[in-house]
Amino acid sequence: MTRHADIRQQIEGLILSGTLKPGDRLPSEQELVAAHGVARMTVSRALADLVAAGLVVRRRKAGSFVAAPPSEEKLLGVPDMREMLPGHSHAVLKRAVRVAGAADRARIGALPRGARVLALLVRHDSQGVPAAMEDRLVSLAAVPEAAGAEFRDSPPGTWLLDRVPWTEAEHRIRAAAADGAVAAALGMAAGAPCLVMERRTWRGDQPVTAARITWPGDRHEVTVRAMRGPLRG
Amino acid sequence: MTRHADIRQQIEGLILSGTLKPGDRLPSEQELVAAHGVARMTVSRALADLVAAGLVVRRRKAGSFVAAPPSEEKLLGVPDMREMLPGHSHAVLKRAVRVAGAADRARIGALPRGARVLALLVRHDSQGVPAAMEDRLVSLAAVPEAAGAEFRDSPPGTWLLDRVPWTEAEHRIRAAAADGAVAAALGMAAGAPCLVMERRTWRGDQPVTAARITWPGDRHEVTVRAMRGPLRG
DNA sequence: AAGTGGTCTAGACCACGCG
DNA sequence: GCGTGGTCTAGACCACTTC
Repeated sequence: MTRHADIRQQIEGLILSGTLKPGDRLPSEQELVAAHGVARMTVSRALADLVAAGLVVRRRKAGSFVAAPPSEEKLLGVPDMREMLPGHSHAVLKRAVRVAGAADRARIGALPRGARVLALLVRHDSQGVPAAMEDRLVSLAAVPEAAGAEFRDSPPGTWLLDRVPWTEAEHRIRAAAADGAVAAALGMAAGAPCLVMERRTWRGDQPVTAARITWPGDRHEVTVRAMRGPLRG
Repeated sequence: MTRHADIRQQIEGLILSGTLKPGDRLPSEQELVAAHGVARMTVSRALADLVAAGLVVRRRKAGSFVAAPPSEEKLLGVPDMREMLPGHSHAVLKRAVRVAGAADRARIGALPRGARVLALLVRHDSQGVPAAMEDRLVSLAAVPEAAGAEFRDSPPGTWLLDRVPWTEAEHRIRAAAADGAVAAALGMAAGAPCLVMERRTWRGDQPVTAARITWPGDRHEVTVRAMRGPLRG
């Protein structure tokens, strides 16, 4: 393990474990130099790597800070609900806290024995017209404060993105025929094509949330962008 | 413009313009130091950035080389046809070279006046059973050698990935009802849900290819993964 | 004004791996 | 063996931004 990698890993651990939260200030380069007994370039390299990984932002004179979690949607090129749907509003139809069962574990991933999850069913509307259904699980082990959230102002996805630093996300996308309940809720014919997105998010090895979002397929599409080339755009 | 950024941009230009091809050797650090009149750390930083961007690989004693284009599918988490479909084979149904018309430009993007494109229609089979249809345009300005390719051994997507360094890719994914021709070719009922992926790829500002791939929605799904955290995994 | 990050220098030692 | 990259040092000057 090189020295810069070691320094970097220590800071990374503090961020991913939640000890350092978004916005918290890191020690200055000088303090890190003194603490680790290395040259300033070495500390600089460790911090530069953390910046490249998106975990830290640095401002002259102000210092280095834990970065706000980036928008998952932005990174993947999948627009936010509120950008995607003009005149967006949402309604929480069901809300329950329960001990995770086998079906929940299958969706969200491995959880500790007896772990509790928050289960949500949310309808997203565009200008008052139902536009998408969201069926979500949130691990209360990863996000305890979600138990008390009511998701009145922000839908659950946005609420989570503002609070939880995630490290890995997976989207599975498929086409399916609308089943009766969804078709009725979204005002489409049963059997019409739908786009179903299943999104799972982790922080380190720990599952955070799993969401299934169903869109009328002919009304919406999903865009995914990837780039090579200059670091950070 | 900082010195390391300047050095990096020069090398990047040689790679993206195709002057340096995958596998070509770059000057050694010492040669770059002499050529640019900077300290070795500065050259090192420029090369490290190129490595982080995936454009260069470095090996001790051997030198620095232009990286092979990464698998687009791997980066986006979309499996290759040949991994996705057990017993994969393919058939080129139509193959035409033409001057790009308005419809072609709308799909692939802005092309020079009079630019020619290769248009392909390919059926992908799994164990002899039709599994997906691919409708693709390739810009012959970006990939002149495609005009002579027959795509017997490799399907066009794989063939292109092995040859063209791309810098940006966009996938648009939607659900649609199968139209009559596609339904017939894939052996599904007309109106059944399909996953339609439109993929566009650029090298710098230059469009390279546009592909529309139609899958039976109930038989296949697409996975997209994203990661934060330690640079390079 | 002062502290911070951003960059650069001119050296150095080491580990790896090709010839 | 020896050229290469990988890392590190101990300084330095500068630009920016907040105080």
